[in-house]
Amino acid sequence: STQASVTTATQSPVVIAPQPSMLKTGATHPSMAPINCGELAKVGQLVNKPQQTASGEEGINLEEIREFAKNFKIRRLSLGLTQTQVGQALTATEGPAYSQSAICRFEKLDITPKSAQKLKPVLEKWLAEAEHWNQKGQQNLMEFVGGEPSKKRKRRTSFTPQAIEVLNSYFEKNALPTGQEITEIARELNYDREVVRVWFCNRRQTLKNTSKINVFQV
Amino acid sequence: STQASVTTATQSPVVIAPQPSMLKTGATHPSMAPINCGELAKVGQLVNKPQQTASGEEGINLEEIREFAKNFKIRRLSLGLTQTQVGQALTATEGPAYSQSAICRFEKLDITPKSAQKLKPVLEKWLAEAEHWNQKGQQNLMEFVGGEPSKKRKRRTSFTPQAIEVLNSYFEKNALPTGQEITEIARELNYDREVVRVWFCNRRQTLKNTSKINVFQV
DNA sequence: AGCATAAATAATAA
DNA sequence: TTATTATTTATGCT
Repeated sequence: STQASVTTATQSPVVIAPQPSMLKTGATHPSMAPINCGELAKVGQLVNKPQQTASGEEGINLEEIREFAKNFKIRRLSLGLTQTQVGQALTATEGPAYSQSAICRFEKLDITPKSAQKLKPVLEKWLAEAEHWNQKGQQNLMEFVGGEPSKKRKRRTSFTPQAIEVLNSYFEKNALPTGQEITEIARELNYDREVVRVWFCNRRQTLKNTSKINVFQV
Repeated sequence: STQASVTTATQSPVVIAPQPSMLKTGATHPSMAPINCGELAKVGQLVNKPQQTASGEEGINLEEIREFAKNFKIRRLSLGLTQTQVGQALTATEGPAYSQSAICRFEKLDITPKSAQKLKPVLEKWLAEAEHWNQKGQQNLMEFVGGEPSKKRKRRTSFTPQAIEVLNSYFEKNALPTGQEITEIARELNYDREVVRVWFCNRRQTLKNTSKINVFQV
């Protein structure tokens, strides 16, 4: 799948600078990806290389895992759940804890066959149950997931021009302030700390985007 | 720019049963939203208030629109498309232009019934077509989505023998130059940076194909 | 009606 | 895993 290809491409040392245009086409070749980089090979790399399957993976149906991963994502989205929610819910209910990253990596098959094999039934069971609750109404699903039923998106903050000026002056001096510094800036401007933190994140993004354009223009 | 990126997830004819889902879209409580804010009421606000429907909206099936909006989102995600991609594709193909914001607002029903009524068939038609192309392979879908059919393939670059010699000498020293180095080489040879980057990609590919060994092991 | 950008989510690095 | 970046979605403005 494209998903798998993308992962592979990104991990492959062959790729210089992951150019979005390259990624989106799915034109990269999974076969290009070396699986012997001193790490364990991932499902996404192995699934297209049945011949090279190393010892110890005979019992694992990689194709089945890939199918499930693909399906899992769609079903998760159909339920309107985020990777974070799934991870947190699993952590709450089951033995092992799963982070958002873990779910992300499973969906992208950026995971060893052994781990995938272990995780798959857990996800399968949980998802089926979530769908079951969802049938009875979204409220039940949210309870099952453990989220606050009506967690609303935060209202978009408007910064005053004065505040933006101050923020920019700080940004010029240091685009990556420490947590301590963020706290102080937030206090000075009398804004929420989190809001200030996000402002710096987005500001970095913007700068990066614009400067990238400039680079291409050169 | 980098809009149409990695998340080209999960293709394949996986049909999603239109289940009572709770995408974020539907998760908010429309009934809680006040209608009278001095603005025109939105579909999401009206759909649960059939009694209060104002004049001029008799001919519009709000429930149907809500169903479609919900479904549209799921189908869009199943195709692995972003709102941005949809908006851009629609803009490219049809008469009126649609921004990412427009798609977002349609999915959230944050749109007047009249606008929704107008947009719905457009989206319906486009999505069906997109799914059709997807059936034939993700590549077709991406062409359809990104598709300026008029956009011509870049003309194949001819390197002079001298340039190739220089490139090869660089390649021998370092098969995987950094972005900075590529830029410098391109400037020295007076070729397009992208062309040089691709040359290195292709050169590595060639080497790999012929040598069968992984030269790029870190 | 849509740009600019804040907020949220997904992906990657550490 | 946690921390951060990259990408997508949502929304205040006008």
